[in-house]
Order: sequence, then C-alpha cells, then structure tokens
Amino acid sequence: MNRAKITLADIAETAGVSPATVSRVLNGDPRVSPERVTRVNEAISELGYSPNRAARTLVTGKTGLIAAVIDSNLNVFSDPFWGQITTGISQALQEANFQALLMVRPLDVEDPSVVASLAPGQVDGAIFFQLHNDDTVNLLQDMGLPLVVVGRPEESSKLTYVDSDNFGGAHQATKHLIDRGCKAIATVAGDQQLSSGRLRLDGYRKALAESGIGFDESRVAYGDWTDVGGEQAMRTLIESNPSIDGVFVANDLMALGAMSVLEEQGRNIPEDVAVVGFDNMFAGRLGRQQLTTIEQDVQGLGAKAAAMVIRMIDGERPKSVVLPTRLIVRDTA
Amino acid sequence: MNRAKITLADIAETAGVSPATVSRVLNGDPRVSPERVTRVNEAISELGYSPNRAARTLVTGKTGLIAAVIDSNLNVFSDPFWGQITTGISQALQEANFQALLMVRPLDVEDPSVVASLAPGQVDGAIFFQLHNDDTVNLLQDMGLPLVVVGRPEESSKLTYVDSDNFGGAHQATKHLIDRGCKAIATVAGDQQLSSGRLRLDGYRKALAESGIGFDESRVAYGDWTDVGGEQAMRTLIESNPSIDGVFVANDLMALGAMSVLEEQGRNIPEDVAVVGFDNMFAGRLGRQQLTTIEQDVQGLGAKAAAMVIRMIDGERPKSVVLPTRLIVRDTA
DNA sequence: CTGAAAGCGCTAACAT
DNA sequence: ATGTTAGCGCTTTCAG
Repeated sequence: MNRAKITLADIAETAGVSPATVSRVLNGDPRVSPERVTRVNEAISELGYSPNRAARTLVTGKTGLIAAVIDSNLNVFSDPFWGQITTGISQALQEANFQALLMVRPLDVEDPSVVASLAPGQVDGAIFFQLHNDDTVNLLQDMGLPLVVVGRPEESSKLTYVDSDNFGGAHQATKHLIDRGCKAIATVAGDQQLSSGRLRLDGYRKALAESGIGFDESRVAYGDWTDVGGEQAMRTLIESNPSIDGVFVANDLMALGAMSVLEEQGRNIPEDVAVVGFDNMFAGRLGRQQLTTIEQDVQGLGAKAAAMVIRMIDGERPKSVVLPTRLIVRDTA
Repeated sequence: MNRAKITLADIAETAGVSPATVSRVLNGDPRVSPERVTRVNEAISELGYSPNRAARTLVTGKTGLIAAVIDSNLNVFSDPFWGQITTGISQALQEANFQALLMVRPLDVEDPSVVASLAPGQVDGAIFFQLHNDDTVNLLQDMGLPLVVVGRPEESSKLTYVDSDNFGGAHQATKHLIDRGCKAIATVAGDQQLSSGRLRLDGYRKALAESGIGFDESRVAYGDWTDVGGEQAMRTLIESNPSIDGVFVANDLMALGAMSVLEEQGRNIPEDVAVVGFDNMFAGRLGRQQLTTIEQDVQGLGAKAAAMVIRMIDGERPKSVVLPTRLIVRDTA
C-alpha cells in the first residue's frame, strides 16, 4: 500500500530519464523513443504512480472538471429522472476523461456562491438543469464558461440546450389515438408556464389538425403535473365532454390520476376511453392496466449534454439538440 | 465581465500589501490589521477575484473534493433514492465547503481507474454506495482514503457505514400489524443475500417473538424486490396459509404486487388482510388504496454520510450510524 | 529525440 | 502585524 505520494520526479529517477520525458510519455507525445516509453511506463506501474491533477491544472489551466448544476428549488425528490440523467452525464464525461462535479444549489436568485464556484478556472464547463430563471446562467455564459442547459430555456435565450422532443412526442401520442379510431380526443395539458407544457399541447393540436379533426378548446383541461391535478382535470373533461373516447395526458402521473377517475365513472379503458401518457415513468407499469405512453431517452439527454459541453470546451459551437421520443403501446390505448 | 483571470498578486498590488497578507485575509488569519483587511476585501470585490483552487490544492494537499461513487452495475434506474441521497450529500458538503465529485463506475472488479481517481491527493475523501464487493473499497481505505459506505457492508468489514434501521423498521411494521389485531401474520421477505433483506426478516421475527405469536417458517415467502416477485410470493403464501390476516412485505414494490394478488383473490384490504410495506416509495401513494409503509430518511442518509467523511478527514474516527425509520399509516393497515 | 529551467497561483515557514 | 521566499507537481518553451 503506497501511502506516500510518488511524483513525476520519482518516475523520472527510477526510469533514468528527465521529468520532461516522463511528462511527454504521460501526455502521449509521439517524439519519445519507444524504448524510453516502455521504461517510463514500467516505472509508472511499478511505483503505482498517478499524476497529480492539481499540479497539472495549475499549469495547463484546465481543471478536467465539469459541473452538473441542479436548482435545489426544483422538487428533485419527485423527479425520477435525476438518477438517469446524472448517470448519463457521469459516464459520458468519464469516457472523455472529465470528472463530474455535482452541485445542488438555489438558482432562483443570482447566487454569488454558484458564480464563484463556476468562475473561469474553477471548472472547464457546466451543465444546468431545467432552470426557472436564466440570469445566473447567462451571467456565467457571458463570463466565458462553456455551458449547456438540459431542458428548454426561454425562447429568446442564446443558451445551448438539449431537450426531449415534447412536441413530437405529444404528436405521436395523439396520432396513436386517432389511428386506433378515437373520434373525440381530449387532452389533460400540463403547466403552460413550462415549455414542456406548451409544446405537448401544441403537439396534440397539430396531430388533430392534420387528421382534420380540428381543435376544440373545451376538450382541453389543465393540470399541474400531479396525480391529483390529473384527477381534477379529468373530472372537468368528462363533465363537459361526456362523449370523449380518447385522452392524451401530458404526463404519466396525471394520467394515473385521470385513469382512476375514468374507472370511478365506470368507463372501460381502453374500450370506452383510451389513454396515453407521457414520460414512461415506472409507476405507469404497475397498476392493473399498464399505461400506454411516450418514452424519453433520459439517460441520452445527460450523455448528449455532456458531449456538447465537451465540444464547446474544444472551441466548437454545437447546435441545440432535440432528442426523439418513442411511443410505447401497452394496455390503455 | 472579467474574462482575464486575476490572481492573488493582483489583489496584493491594488491593495498595496504583500501577497502573504492577502492570503492571510483570505484564510481568516486573525493577525492582520482591520484596516488592511478592509483594503484587501475591497480590492477583492472590486476586481471580482476568486482564488484558484488548483494552486491552493497544490500547496495544501487538500483538494476540497469528496467523491460520491456508485456502482454502475447497480440498477440505478430503478432506484428512486439516488436523487435524494445525492441531494443530501451535495448540500451537506456544500455547507462544509467541499465539492461533490460524482463517479458512476463498475466496482465489481478491482478497477484501476477508480483507484487512480481516488488515490491519495486526488480527493480528500469518498462515499460509496451499496457495494456488492468490498475489495476496491478496502484497498482504498488501506491507502489511507477517508471513506464511508452508505448501506451495510459485510459483517466482518472494518468499513464505516451509514444505513437505515432495516431491522427496527421491520419490527415497527410487524408490531403495527399485531397491534391492529392481526393473528396470522406472514411476510414477503427480500433477497437474503443482501443485509437489508436479512435484517427486515429478522425484525419481523423479533416482533412476532415479543408478542408471543411465534415464528412459523411456512408464513415466509421470498421475493426479489420486484412487483412480480411480490405477486409470486403472495400467491405461495395464500395457498399454504389461506387464513393469514396480515402481511409485512419487505419493500413497497413487492407490496404492490402482493396487493394485486390479494385483490384478485377477493380479499379485502385491510379488513381481510392488512398489508405493510417498506420504503415509502412514491408509487405506494398512487393506487386506490394508499400503502401503509415504513419510511427511511434517504436524504438524511446522504447528509449523514457526508458529515461523517468530513469528520474522518478531520482525523476523527466516527462510529457507524443506523438512522431511524418511521411508520406511515395509510389505508392498507 | 531529450534535458534544463522557468513558472502556473497559492500557502507557509521564516524573518523582521 | 507584515513581508520575503521557497516551493507544491506538473507542463512547456527553449536549447541542444
């Protein structure tokens, strides 16, 4: 067990070469004689050496660190995606020899501590999650920090982002209802303050328009993404539109709520009313009836975000990306 | 927008003092005249300076970094706790001015890259999750890395850990069934390879013994923590013990599976058979009947682990900790 | 292809 | 109470 820290100088000595040569071997500089490369590598594995990141950082100016910043005001607890996204990020970074720095911080106000932690020289880049407020992020970007946002920032924003195709997914979902013969299709929409809420409603609308069914405002009810919100919205819908035979619900949690109302009203799913959700959350697979839904590639979101910051660090200017979603047909539609 | 990096030397110059003095102010050294402290602080905020971590690390030998390492072989995706735990860790570390380094890596074999990333000098400490294999962790500990494990390691292990009180929780759950009058109490136990599986079974046993009911091996069925596993176990149980009036299921997911079997068999919950789960997972609150269960303080687990590594870094030797659980009575028992 | 030497930005003796 | 100075471990000119 090598407690004592061995340095590059130690390697140089036991290999009988100069520190510069060792450094070259470490960094894959081609102009070192093969013979010395072997000697150095032997010394390295013999002594169990690994380079000191801090020293390297100090001279190169690159930290090898990319921050993953999540707004602590978000309800992380109820977000089952968090684990998958961070896994995606961590693994993608790892492959590019970067390390992920995890920061859970309040981002609603301009937090000086966040800014200080991410100031030039502290990290090489950053990935931000679903922000409600762009200010801190914009400031950091102006300071020259390479960064990408997971989720969609304000329309006017110049931030680079990765997001799931909320519009396309909603379109797929609604199209599926149309294809299976539904005529009176309603929707439980999500919070319209969020881009995901707006885009999912737009996708529903578009699919309807394409099929010539046309959009009817009375067939739209709004929920707050929770199961209870889904129940309430469904009740409203059924009262005003007793004839509906299909519902696209903007997320699975609300869909579960909506389904319980439908059952309570004695409607058979999917015979009387077909239901499609969005997210492919785990709980949707649990009930007696498995929920037909739209799956997002959550881990891919993280991996893509990581790949993009890395490209930005390399000086490129990658375009924002929208990842495709997938319809998963199960019992409810 | 201060793009150019300002250094401690710049501060020294504009404040008209020596670099050493600036450093002292930065580190809160009391023996600097108040007047100069102000002057330095003014210069700092004026120039928007923040110290370079790498340089500091290089000289102090402390990185300010603590790694959170999770075995990528674990099914992170299905683990709803991951987000909460990391949140707990990140916030606790943040308060102590440490940063969390997130590593998702295979830990089943001795991975040299993990060891290299965590070698002395790379991080100040580490937190490991639910490992199936202690080898890498033990190696690192022998190398002098302060570390704590979340979850319980092998009995013989000398590792410091934080874990939920699986035994106590199971005891509470079973006790609750007894208290509400159940006479024939079965259990769907979890994987006995895992300490959590064993401890939850032990807790059930203990509660039974205390109340004089006695343990009956035929009232134990084993599941694999999944809903399907819960269904199968419940079927076995009902067949061999048609008279049971209460079940403690070792986790909520299996409990959900068990409940569906009970309903299918026409047993009313909780009148005919009362059910208590474990974990307080979100999905347990969704169905028509909300699951009575045992809650673990998941975020606390993370926070505690963080606090403990920090103490170890400070040279203390904190004892392993078992966090209390809480019974949440809802509809099913 | 290789080595010598000069720092990167900071802290910590050591002086004063 | 304050300044001077010597590195921390590494990379990178610059010579050869």
